[in-house]
Amino acid sequence: MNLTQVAKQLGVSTATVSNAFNRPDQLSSKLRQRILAEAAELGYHGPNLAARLLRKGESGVIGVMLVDSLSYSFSDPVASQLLQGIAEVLVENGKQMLLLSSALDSAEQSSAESLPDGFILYGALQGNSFEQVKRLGKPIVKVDYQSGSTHSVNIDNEAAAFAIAQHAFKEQVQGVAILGLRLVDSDRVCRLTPEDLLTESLDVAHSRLKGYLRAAHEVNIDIVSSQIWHVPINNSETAEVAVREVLGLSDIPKVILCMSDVIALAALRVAKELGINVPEDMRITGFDDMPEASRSVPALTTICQQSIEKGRVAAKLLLNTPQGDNTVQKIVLHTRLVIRQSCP
Amino acid sequence: MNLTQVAKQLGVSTATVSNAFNRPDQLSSKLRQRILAEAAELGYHGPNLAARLLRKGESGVIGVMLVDSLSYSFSDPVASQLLQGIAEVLVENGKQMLLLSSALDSAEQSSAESLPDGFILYGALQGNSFEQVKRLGKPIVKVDYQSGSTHSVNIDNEAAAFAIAQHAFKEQVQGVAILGLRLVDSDRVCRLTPEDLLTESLDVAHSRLKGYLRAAHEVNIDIVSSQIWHVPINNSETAEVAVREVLGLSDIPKVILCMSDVIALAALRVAKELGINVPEDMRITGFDDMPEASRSVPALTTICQQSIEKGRVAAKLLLNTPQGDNTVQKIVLHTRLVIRQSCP
DNA sequence: TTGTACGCGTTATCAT
DNA sequence: ATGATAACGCGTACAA
Repeated sequence: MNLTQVAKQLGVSTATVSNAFNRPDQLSSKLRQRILAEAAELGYHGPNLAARLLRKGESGVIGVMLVDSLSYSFSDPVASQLLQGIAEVLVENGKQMLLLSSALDSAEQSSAESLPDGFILYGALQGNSFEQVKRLGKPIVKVDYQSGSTHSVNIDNEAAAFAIAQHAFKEQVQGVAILGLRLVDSDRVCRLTPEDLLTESLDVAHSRLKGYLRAAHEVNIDIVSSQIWHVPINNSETAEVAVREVLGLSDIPKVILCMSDVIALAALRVAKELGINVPEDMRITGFDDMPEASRSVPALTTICQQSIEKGRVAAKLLLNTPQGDNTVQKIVLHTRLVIRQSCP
Repeated sequence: MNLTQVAKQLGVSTATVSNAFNRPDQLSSKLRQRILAEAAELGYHGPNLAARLLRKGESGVIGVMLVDSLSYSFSDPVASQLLQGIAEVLVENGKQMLLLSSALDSAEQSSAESLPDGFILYGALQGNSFEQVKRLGKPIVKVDYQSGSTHSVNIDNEAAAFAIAQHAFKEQVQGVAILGLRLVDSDRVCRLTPEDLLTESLDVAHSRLKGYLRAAHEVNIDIVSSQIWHVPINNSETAEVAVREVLGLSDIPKVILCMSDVIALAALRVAKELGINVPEDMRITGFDDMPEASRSVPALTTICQQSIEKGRVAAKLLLNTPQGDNTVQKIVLHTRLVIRQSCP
């Protein structure tokens, strides 16, 4: 069933049927009602998207491209919250959501890239994915990654990390461990090497590390690379491996700064298991403020980064950007230090 | 940049360029290499999806239609896991994922429905959403809802609920409460009325309720409607409201059967807060076996329903179904009673 | 191995 | 208020 068929059946022109669906003001409402009703009767539920897109160059679909595999993103609470915020705004505006994985074969994905009216890019896209998308000339909003000439929505990771570390360092500190998320390019839990500290990078993990280190420096705490762990994946299992390594040291740290709540919650669990009292014997901080953080015992001191709101803001920004707009907006969302029992 | 332009620039025909992308065997690999390289050079990243779809009637996109709002689905752990499994298989097969919300305006969504090559439907779709999708004649797989003539992937909710209730009733029981998920059509926490128990329904919640009641009946426990609560949304906040209502009774139950882990975990937290010992004073069971269930203290006795696997199976089933296939497969996945400390 | 020409379903423009 | 028609970009049968 297509528009032409419907027109033929009803004895009107295709233009009229099209208008019945898209431009109600172009025909009498009586005819419109009749067309809509009879079309439904015939099993025609509206214009074909492909044809409409071909003609109009607009699909009503927004592409959300995730650096990590889609599958992983659904399991990561921060990514899930971001998607939640994005979905909320898109649905409100009658847009559909196409999920793209930058991990996909570039041949496979390139064709799908032509579909969306605009893109939200999450994380630091590797390789040429970004260039490919950019070349389409459609509006783009980047989330959690600074970049040249596109809109972006970020938080100030360095400042937030500084704030929480400064808070953690208020009391006397005898040993510090940092559990970093994706600091180096390895899929295993490992400590950093001195060289790893030299790399300048704009990504989330390095910005947070910089904030931690600056806070340490301010109170004359020396943190060397062997006190910093790399956690490759933000899930409980991987985090636990890292935490056990840290808490298995002969000299366990008094403060653990974690770059995500998932890691911090793992630390809380393992500490409890080993009979280490938090916060008396060890203070633990997280990052993100995911829902679980306030429900753990002890509740987690962390940085609230409003991931849902970040998604909403990104989606709104995208929808408010017309095709040929050249202005660039760089939005930096507020973060908030949330002090709870794990590091009072 | 389009195929025609590229052809003109390279001095070859459009057919040749098209073949370079779609049918490598139709031209010399040398020419193909040149075309691919130069096309990329010109900023052409492959055939336009809309045009290709219009021509071929195939988009490489799979539509996933969720009963609840998209936004809610991302926050629900079970839905997230399902999506995770679906995404995994789709990406493996080079398919893109279009998220559709059945809550969307039917006018808005109808156009998007023409895009996907097939659909995965999650939950009991209300109204005519299902009919609309079905009429497109594209392959459909339903998840978590029994239905007539389409493929489906389910678990045996009645049997699983029976199994866990039977286990919970092994020890002497003096009081039982059931915390049900979406048993009636209300967006408030409330108890059921006697009439509510009369409605026969195939949906997930009622199947589970039936299983619970059958197990109770077998050991001569009487459960009346006032012992059954309706929880409208599967999140911690709502669950907590219901749990507080239950635990605020003068005569608190000895067994709480929860239709989701989210609810059960809330029960665990509130019980701890009120100084009720689990499992000594009260036994609590969940449903789903989400990751958090094994990490809570005490760990949760629950039904493992392998949501991720369910997603994988659904996606594979869909991808293996050719367009005009008339056979119907009804897959029922195994569930497993996982006995942990909350109800040993 | 390569080129030509038509049609996929829709919408915008113009004419009636 | 409604109808006729030319694109939109591509894939493929068929001709060369």
